[in-house]
Amino acid sequence: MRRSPKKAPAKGLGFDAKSFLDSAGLGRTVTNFRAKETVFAQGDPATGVMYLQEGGVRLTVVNETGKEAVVAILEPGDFFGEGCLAGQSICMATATTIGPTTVLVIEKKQMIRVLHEEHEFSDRFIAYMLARNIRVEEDLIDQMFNSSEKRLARTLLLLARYGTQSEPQKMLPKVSQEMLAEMIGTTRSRVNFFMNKFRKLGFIQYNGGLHINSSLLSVVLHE
Amino acid sequence: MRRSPKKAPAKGLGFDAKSFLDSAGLGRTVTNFRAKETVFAQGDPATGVMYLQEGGVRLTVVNETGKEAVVAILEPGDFFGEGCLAGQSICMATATTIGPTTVLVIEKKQMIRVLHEEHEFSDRFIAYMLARNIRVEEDLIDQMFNSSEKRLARTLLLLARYGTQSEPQKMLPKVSQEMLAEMIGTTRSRVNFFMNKFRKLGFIQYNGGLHINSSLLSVVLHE
DNA sequence: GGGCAAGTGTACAATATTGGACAGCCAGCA
DNA sequence: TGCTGGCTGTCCAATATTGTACACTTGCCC
Repeated sequence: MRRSPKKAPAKGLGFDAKSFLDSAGLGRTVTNFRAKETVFAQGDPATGVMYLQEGGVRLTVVNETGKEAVVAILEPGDFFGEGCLAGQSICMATATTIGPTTVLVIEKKQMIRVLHEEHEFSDRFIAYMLARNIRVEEDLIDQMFNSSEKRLARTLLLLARYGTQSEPQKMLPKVSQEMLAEMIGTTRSRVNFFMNKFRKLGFIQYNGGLHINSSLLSVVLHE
Repeated sequence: MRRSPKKAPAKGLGFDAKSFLDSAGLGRTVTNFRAKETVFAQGDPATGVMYLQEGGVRLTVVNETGKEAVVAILEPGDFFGEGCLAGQSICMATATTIGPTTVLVIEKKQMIRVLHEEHEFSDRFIAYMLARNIRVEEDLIDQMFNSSEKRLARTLLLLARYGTQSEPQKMLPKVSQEMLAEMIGTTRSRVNFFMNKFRKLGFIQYNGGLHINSSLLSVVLHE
């Protein structure tokens, strides 16, 4: 697979959302963020759709008691904030950058126009929504069927596959046990308990960075 | 709001998917089902997208151990089986009719063509995907944050709102505790326990059919 | 009426999970 | 150097949840 020499490619194989939006020159902005900045916060007015060009974004939600949950981890090529298209007037989640990140902000009105006028763009958006839906449903099913041990195993496996084919064995980005707990929907104690268990069984190691033995760990999922 | 005299209206206010598909005359079929029939089963080859015209459909998933979970309850105007557009070659869930049901089956190729050619249709499909995504995310968050007691309360409240504005106080369709357990992701014992608790507290009654006092029950959600 | 199937009310022991608390490790920094 | 904040390793009691069992009701069919 071909790779751009300078930046991580969007999932869409060379798809460039900006080119579809340039013609109007209005209602779209490219914004750069450093790591751990907030793109939008839960409760903010929802103004437009974001297209993640470079970097990474984490979507989180807090409940009344202040407990936090990670809803999604987004890669280049993903959209977010698309709820406004369905009439949501405020953001249901907080979007935080993971590393240095470039986001294309598309105003709602403009988004609707481009969805109509550009087939390639609307195909891509539909494809994204379909894929995202599948992922969220999988997460829901995982949550309904599986114990926290299995959910942790699944999450680690998904993280290991993060950069998929391109860089199969790269070291995982630093993820704290606290963060894992929020992704899985459990407590840090529990995550710690299972991380140690997995380590003792040789499913994972961590000297400095986290390493995952996918084939061993995936056994956990199947009982 | 205007209502068709004979049949339940699709959510899209008079939207008629069939009219967009008639021009070709190929790759679309209307199929009628009686109650509790299987539209497709988990593992079947995924051939096309379904559009629910009349009736109701329940999507369920079973895991290796045979445990079942309800992923969605669909109303007229909903699409399902759309995973094939994202490249899923087999059905990830089983679709079962709840009552007498009419389904429009749209072949994948035709679906893609119509998405391109008919703006109103693709708008509607996108709107559906957005709405569905929001709902599944809400379910996921509910599952991550809330105890089974709250999840049961939420599910009952959603059921009570089922026919929304049209028929606000109609009796709920028969739902067994077993079914509730599958929707919530817990055991029947637990559902039974909380149903009795809610009944003792006057949040629900069931003499024959189930009645829900939404304003009382919703207190459970907020602690 | 008898039998059956489905759904309900209850109970209980075995686990799983939560929610703290506390100490130790380590990197960055004044 | 010594402090500090962010993580991790460990423990534990209080709850929540599972899984299973058994008796009882009800509607339906023969």
